[in-house]
Amino acid sequence: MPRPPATHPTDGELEILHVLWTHGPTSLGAVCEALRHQRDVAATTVATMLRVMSDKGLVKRTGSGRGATWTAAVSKQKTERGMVRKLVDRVFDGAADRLAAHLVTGGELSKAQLNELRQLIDEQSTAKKASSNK
Amino acid sequence: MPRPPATHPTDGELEILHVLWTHGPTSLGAVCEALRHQRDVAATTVATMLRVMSDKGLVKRTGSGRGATWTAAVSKQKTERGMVRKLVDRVFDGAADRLAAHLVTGGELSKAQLNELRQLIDEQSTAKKASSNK
DNA sequence: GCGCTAATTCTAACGAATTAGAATAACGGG
DNA sequence: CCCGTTATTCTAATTCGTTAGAATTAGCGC
Repeated sequence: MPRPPATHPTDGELEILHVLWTHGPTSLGAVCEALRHQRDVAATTVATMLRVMSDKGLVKRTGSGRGATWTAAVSKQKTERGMVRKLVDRVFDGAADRLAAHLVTGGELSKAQLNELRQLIDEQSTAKKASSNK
Repeated sequence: MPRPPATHPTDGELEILHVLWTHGPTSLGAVCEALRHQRDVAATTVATMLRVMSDKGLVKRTGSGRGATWTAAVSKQKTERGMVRKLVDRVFDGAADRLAAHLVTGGELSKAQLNELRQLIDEQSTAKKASSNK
C-alpha cells in the first residue's frame, strides 16, 4: 500500500474539493460557476489550481476537451481526518483528547449538540467494549 | 478594545509560542536551545521570526541588549480557540459539532478518554441548564 | 576600557500558493 | 468542414513563509 502522499490541501484547494465532493464529476466551467457563488475568480486560475492538484494527486481528469470532467481523487472522510490530525499535532501536541475537551468546554456547542455528542460517545464506547479495545 | 488582529500564527510561529508558553519570558538564546531539541535552526532565523511575530503582535520584547527577554503576547487558550475555529470554518463548514463527531467516531480516543469526555459533557450540560442556555 | 559573547538588524534567496493574461488545442453544431 | 465556445497549457507576477549570512550593536567580566 503506497500510502496516500498525505499532501494536505491548501485553503483554495479545499474549496475546489468541496465543490467536487458535493457535485461529483464536474466540468471546469461548472467548478468555476460554483466557486463564484463565494468569490470572484478567473477560469484560468481554477484551471491552474486543478493542474496543481492533479500533480498532487488530489483530483483526476477524465475525458478531454469539451466533455472533460474533474473528480476528487481523495475522499472527504480521509481529508478531514488528515486535517484534524494535523491540527492536533501542531496545536495540541498530538493529544486529540485536548481538542475534544476544548470543543466541549469552549461553548461552541449547543445543549442539544452536547446531548447528541454524549449519545455518540455511548455508542462508540459499547462498540469498543465489544471489540478488543485499544 | 481594538480586538486582537486575529493573525493566525504559522507553523513555525506556533513552535516558538509553545516555547514561550511553557518557559515564560525567555532570551533569544534559550528559545533557540529549546527549538533545537526538535530541529536544527540558526539563531538569526529565530531572531527574524521573533521580529515578524512582534510585528504581528504575537510576542513582546522587554529589556534590551544582553538581558532582553521575549514573551508571548497572545494566550495559549485564545490561540488554540482561533486555530480550532479556523479548521472548523475551512473544513467543516463552520459546524463545530461535525468536528466533535469526527473525533469521537474517528477512533483517535481511547475508552478512558471517551469516558472523561462524557464526564466533561455532563458538567457542561448542567452548567448550561443553570444559565439561560443559548 | 576592551574584548568576547549574545542579540539585533539588514539583506536576500528560495519555495509554495495564488492569481490571471495570452496562446493554443479540441469539440460539437450548423 | 469551419467557427465559436470551452478547456488546457504556458508564462509570469505577487505575496508569504522560511531560512540564514553579514554586519552591527550592546553588555558583562576582567
